[in-house]
Amino acid sequence: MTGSATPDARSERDLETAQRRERMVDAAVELAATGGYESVQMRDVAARAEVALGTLYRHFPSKDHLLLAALTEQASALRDRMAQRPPEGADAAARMADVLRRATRALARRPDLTAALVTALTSPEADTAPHKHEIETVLRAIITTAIDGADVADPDGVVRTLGYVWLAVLSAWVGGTLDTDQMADDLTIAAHLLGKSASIA
Amino acid sequence: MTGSATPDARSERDLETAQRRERMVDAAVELAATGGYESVQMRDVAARAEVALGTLYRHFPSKDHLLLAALTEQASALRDRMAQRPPEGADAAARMADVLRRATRALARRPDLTAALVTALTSPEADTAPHKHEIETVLRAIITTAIDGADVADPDGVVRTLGYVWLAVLSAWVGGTLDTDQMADDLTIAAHLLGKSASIA
DNA sequence: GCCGAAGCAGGAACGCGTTCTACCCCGCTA
DNA sequence: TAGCGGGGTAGAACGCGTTCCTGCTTCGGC
Repeated sequence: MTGSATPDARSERDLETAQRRERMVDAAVELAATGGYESVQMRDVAARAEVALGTLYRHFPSKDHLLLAALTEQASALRDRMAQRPPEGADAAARMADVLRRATRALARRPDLTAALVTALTSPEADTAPHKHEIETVLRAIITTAIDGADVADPDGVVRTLGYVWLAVLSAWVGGTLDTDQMADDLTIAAHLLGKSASIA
Repeated sequence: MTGSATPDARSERDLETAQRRERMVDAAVELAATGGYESVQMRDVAARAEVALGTLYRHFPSKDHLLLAALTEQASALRDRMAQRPPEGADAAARMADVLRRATRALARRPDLTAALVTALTSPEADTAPHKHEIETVLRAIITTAIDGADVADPDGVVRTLGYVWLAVLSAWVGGTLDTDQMADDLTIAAHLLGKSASIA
């Protein structure tokens, strides 16, 4: 009775590594929430997740990969939360502004966490490109909910453009060149300009 | 004959430090042009400029400050070069697209240098905010030349928004999520959407 | 039962941005 | 004339991301 040969010994091991991985991401989020990007130190993440530093690097080849994994989770959660309540507004422009305002308010509620994750998103490491694409897709999906159904010309162009603005504004906010109100204002302006354009063409 | 007490001994010293400073920025640009951000190593910059590491840090409190100083020069030069020839195009949208296409083509001609400078621009260090503002002002001035004279509603909003898109697209290009053609395409789309919007309102 | 592979722990080592120490040279002022 | 402060040189030292090494345990195949 070599108990180790149970039918799902493999899945049990997989479960443990999945739990380890989750602990690492959670530890990164907790550290990021108190102090931002520079508070996420790989030795601390490993210690808090109770794994060795080498294990952390086995799962995430860099600090930015780790934070992007966290951001992927956060962005998906944000998208799902946003989907709970449909955007309000008479036209596409107003609805886009509403969606961005709500999403940004949610992000601004945990400034250090958001700053850390956005920092990772705008870091130039080329080998994180696929992860960034995935995240941008999620963010664009959030915007898309605002024009779904409305008859706009080139909805994809509008969504892409507004997505860029969102990223740049978040980046400026993280960098300290924009405060929360200016961020909201600039997003509203952009949403209205693009919405106006699209609904007319 | 204590010749050192010449009338302009002070200005002579100032000249030397100005020359030193210029050597440091030039060294940074040269290193950035071959290998990008990570090739700009502070010890190498100091060695190439023939100053001590401490001197480099006396003038520029961080690597990003140094690169932003370089970017300020480059951006001003780009603006002046762009001003030589007025943008072509029938309406504001076409002229904005033209200006961005030309500017981006110029930047793409020295990809490693541009990547290094844009990396510094999007780095989150809060104490570089004033320099970033200055640079954004220059970039916005480049866009402004395209709508100067045209009657657009909210020209400032259009310029700010398009400036954000430009930054985000450059950042994505540096990060490897966009190639040069996609960058040009997305800028053209954004310029037309925003130009259309503005000329109608 | 034995072996090689894979995953992990623990921790040293390396690279580069940044800081600190010690010293020098010069023009200024008491 | 002595001392002081600013800016410079040379180089060690520190912090943190990243890599590497050594040893241990478990598992699937022989």
